[in-house]
Amino acid sequence: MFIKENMKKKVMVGLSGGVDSAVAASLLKDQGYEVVGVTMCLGVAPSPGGKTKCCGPEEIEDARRVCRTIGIRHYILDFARELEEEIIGPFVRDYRLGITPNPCVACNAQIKFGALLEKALAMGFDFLATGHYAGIVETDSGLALAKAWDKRKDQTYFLYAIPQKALPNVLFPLSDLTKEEVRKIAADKNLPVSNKPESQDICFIPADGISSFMKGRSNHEPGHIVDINGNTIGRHRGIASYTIGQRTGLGISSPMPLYVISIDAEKNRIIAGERKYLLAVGLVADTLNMFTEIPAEKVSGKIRYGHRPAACSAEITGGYLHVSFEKPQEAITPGQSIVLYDGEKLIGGGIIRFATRRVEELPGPHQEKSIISN
RNA sequence: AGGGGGUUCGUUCAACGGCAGGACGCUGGCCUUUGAAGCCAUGAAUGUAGGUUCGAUUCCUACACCCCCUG
Repeated sequence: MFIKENMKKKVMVGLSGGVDSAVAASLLKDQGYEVVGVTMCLGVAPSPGGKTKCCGPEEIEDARRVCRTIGIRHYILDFARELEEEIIGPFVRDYRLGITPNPCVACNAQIKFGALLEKALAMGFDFLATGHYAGIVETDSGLALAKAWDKRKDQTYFLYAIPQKALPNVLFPLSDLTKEEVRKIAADKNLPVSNKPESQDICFIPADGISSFMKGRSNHEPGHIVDINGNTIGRHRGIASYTIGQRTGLGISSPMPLYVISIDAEKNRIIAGERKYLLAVGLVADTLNMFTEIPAEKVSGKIRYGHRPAACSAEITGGYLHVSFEKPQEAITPGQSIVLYDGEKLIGGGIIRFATRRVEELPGPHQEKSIISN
């Protein structure tokens, strides 16, 4: 009664235990696909203090109940080793270098749409689907990601690094739905997770925070917080507790709020200053993943999840992506990703290595080097 | 040791003798598949002992502590 073609197509749906993936699975079932739910076991032990936010036992149980309600089979696949080696290892390493990684970007590229997709294909599935809010469109250079219909929920920022060759085998059933519609579908279908709260933090970081997570894995030495002239104005609890642009947690009172301007891993210190010092006009990124050519005219660039894309121009030279913004942007942070969009279409992106500033924007008399290179 | 200035939330700065207020920090909430940012909100102080006054953070006295100048 539905699309006959789909009857034969097998889809593996990644189920996190949340509403979105549950609805995705349900929709695919309705569309006539042969659907199997899969939850990744990432080997993340619940911390003594709090529970793990996803990938934990409760989440697996929720996913199982969803599958029972929809009437599909549910598997659990173990990716603990991959997570540890490909995501957590680099994550810890980045923090030691004083940069702020985005493990979700890496996880999507290497685990979900890397190892998991590979496994799905090997098991005879035609597609891997997830509950991401993202679209896939046809372009002159092949399939590319595109923003979801619900701009508020669009998650393409986290997905830009997935390989283009994966796209023919990927489905995003929620691409044209709003969050409200998804909630409603979940409620109409009596999915057991329809009222589950939003928001998940980094899945392998336990509830008691990143500082305690890093404690066992990295040198977590306290050090000085200095102003842009190098004067000590406070102490920090270890570089891994800070990111550029951060205001909370410095514990320093001053006439104006202070922000983390730069992180100097070599000297184990944090440079803090007023908000205006967060501005930079451009950036250089590497580890690129491009779907299409960069148009000559203006595009928009997103510096950070939650950042409003800003008008910029971009070009790739020598393997590096150079981006310059029309207006200076705040808190361009090494380790975070720059993602370029041409309207709705995702052009590609990369990992920010450093921000570039005009000479007259340099804050202190002798901090140029550390601030530029951060 | 002598002279001068000062002491108010955690920090910093206000308050004609009339309910002690702001900023920053801290804490909580909203937002959010990266600890950002932003927005909203709560809490929190007159150094000690006397005096004048209807009423003292404010005026007076003593003490304690801090800062500056001078041997």
